Amino acid sequence: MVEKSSEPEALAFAQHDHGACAADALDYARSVCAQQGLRLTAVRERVLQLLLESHNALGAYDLLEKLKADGLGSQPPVAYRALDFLVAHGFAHKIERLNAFVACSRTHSGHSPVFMICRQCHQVAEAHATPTSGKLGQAAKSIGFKIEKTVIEAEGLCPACQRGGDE
Amino acid sequence: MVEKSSEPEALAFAQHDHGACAADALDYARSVCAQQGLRLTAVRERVLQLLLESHNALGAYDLLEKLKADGLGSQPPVAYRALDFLVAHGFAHKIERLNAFVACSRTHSGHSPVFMICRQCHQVAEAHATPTSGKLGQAAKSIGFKIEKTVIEAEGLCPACQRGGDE
DNA sequence: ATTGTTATGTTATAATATTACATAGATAAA
DNA sequence: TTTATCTATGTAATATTATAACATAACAAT
Repeated sequence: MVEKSSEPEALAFAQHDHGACAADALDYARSVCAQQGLRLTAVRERVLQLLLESHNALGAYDLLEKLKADGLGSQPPVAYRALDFLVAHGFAHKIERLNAFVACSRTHSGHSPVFMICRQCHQVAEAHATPTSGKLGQAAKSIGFKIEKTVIEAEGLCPACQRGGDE
Repeated sequence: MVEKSSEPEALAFAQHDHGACAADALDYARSVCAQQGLRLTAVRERVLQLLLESHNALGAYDLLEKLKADGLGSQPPVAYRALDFLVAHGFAHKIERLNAFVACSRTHSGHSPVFMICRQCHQVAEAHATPTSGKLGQAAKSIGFKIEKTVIEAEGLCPACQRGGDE
């Protein structure tokens, strides 16, 4: 039951037209916001765009510098509020391990994201899982714990950095 | 293939003699350190003891206050260095979601820990999984990502807090 | 226009974590 | 037992991440 067996679940480490992919994702976010009556304001849109343009996770203060350069707000709450909005509505995720943020790849929806963080090049790839199945779900079920949200992050080496040497 | 089907994988939410369990774990850590030539110094032992006495995750500054009360160091590096040691040698884990630390339950060894964090009572239970199996392992394999370390944390409600109401 | 609501701007501060360097204690060698 | 070496601790300063509080502005709906 493999669907297009050559297609990996996570695209971030693969070659692709990143500008187009970011533009698509931004259009998608605009249309979702329009449909749901959410306000994708200038700051929010710019933060999402910055995240989409980067395969690396960005910290709130990284974003803040760029916002400042654009003449938008320059104080921490500006960045954190935009990030809160984006995360709350599924347009971005926080990588807890890095205290940093990535745009949602939305290659799947409705599932729990899982992240693969390359410790060498710091790129982050997103894939998806169903946490209620699997070992975590089993453990939770066996003790009667009700899962509401999961943080699943793997650290290691992406394919390119494995080839490039391990240092 | 259930082994003692009534025995959950994670003990923390269950009733048990917590003092004895903490004392056992401390003895165990002492013997491991003796065997491996690791120095379980006063600060390190005290931090481990404090973590073992608490089912909740403790922040570095929580620990620091208690160390101070004991006449041990009172500056942040004292706590962070002890925590680094304990985490490096598997006696404790960091809960990334909380920026806080728990003692290792060592009910299993050699596996990746997974944590269940109750958002209501803030207790943390540890279970174990084999991350290379399951969805994360599959996703990693499909894109050629080499996992070195995993962070798997679930947030939700423990059994007691489910019964006690959801507020 | 006015009101209510949501978002932003700004100041200040809290919470988490690290760097750097001096001192002390343990280990091992002479 | 002194010396040298290595490891751990003490301490000051600072960096990084995040939030609280409150004033102003923009938007939405009468």
